[in-house]
Amino acid sequence: VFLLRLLCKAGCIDDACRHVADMGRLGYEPDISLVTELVNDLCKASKWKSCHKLLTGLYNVGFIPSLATFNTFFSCLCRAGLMQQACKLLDDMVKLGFTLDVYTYSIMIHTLCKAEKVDEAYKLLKAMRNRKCEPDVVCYSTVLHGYVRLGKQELAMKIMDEMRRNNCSPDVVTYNSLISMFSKVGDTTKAYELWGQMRANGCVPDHISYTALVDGFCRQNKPKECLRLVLEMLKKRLKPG
RNA sequence: CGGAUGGUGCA
Repeated sequence: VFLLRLLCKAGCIDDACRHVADMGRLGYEPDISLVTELVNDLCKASKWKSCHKLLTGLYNVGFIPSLATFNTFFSCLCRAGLMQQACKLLDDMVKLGFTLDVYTYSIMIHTLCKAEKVDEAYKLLKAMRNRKCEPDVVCYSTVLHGYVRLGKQELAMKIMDEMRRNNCSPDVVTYNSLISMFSKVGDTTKAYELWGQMRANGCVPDHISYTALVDGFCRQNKPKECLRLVLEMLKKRLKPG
């Protein structure tokens, strides 16, 4: 397994792939995480067919990869815009008896948002609860950011309220989306207000938070604020963009 | 015992 991991890291994906397939044929159970990483690497190289071959090959010798493996493949297909393949995979997953988890849903939500079908994404979010899969902070933040990209500030803030009502605390990514939204439209007051809320809720601003806020002050021509923030950033050893 | 999959900024 260690050797195979090295092969992957060294960029010899195809070799690693062959060896895993061989192991399967010889009756050894391949390491699940390794297979998942392999799937990820194959997809990044756009080798969809190799990926599919690997999985079906393993399946044919009786090894069924984990849900994480399928989620990885699913995510890659969605990102590549290969929706017909992605749907088919989803279908297979269900047929294999997997119960879609919060990761699977977040991938679907993200895909819908990217296609600007944010309302549909929101519907899916609500549907999750009926399917006994509680949306987490990532699902909410994804939809929220979908609205941000469409310039729908009120709806984005609504999602924020909704997640709070459902006992899901916004995290640094959630706040970053909102801060950048207000910064872009020049509302540094609201951006800064959220900045305060973020810290009050125990979230530590990261380099993205700072960049988003600085960007807002820059657009407003407020160099002193910018400077202050950048210095603060350096003190915390965060890299400015 | 670790190890795998989802969301955010500027350019």
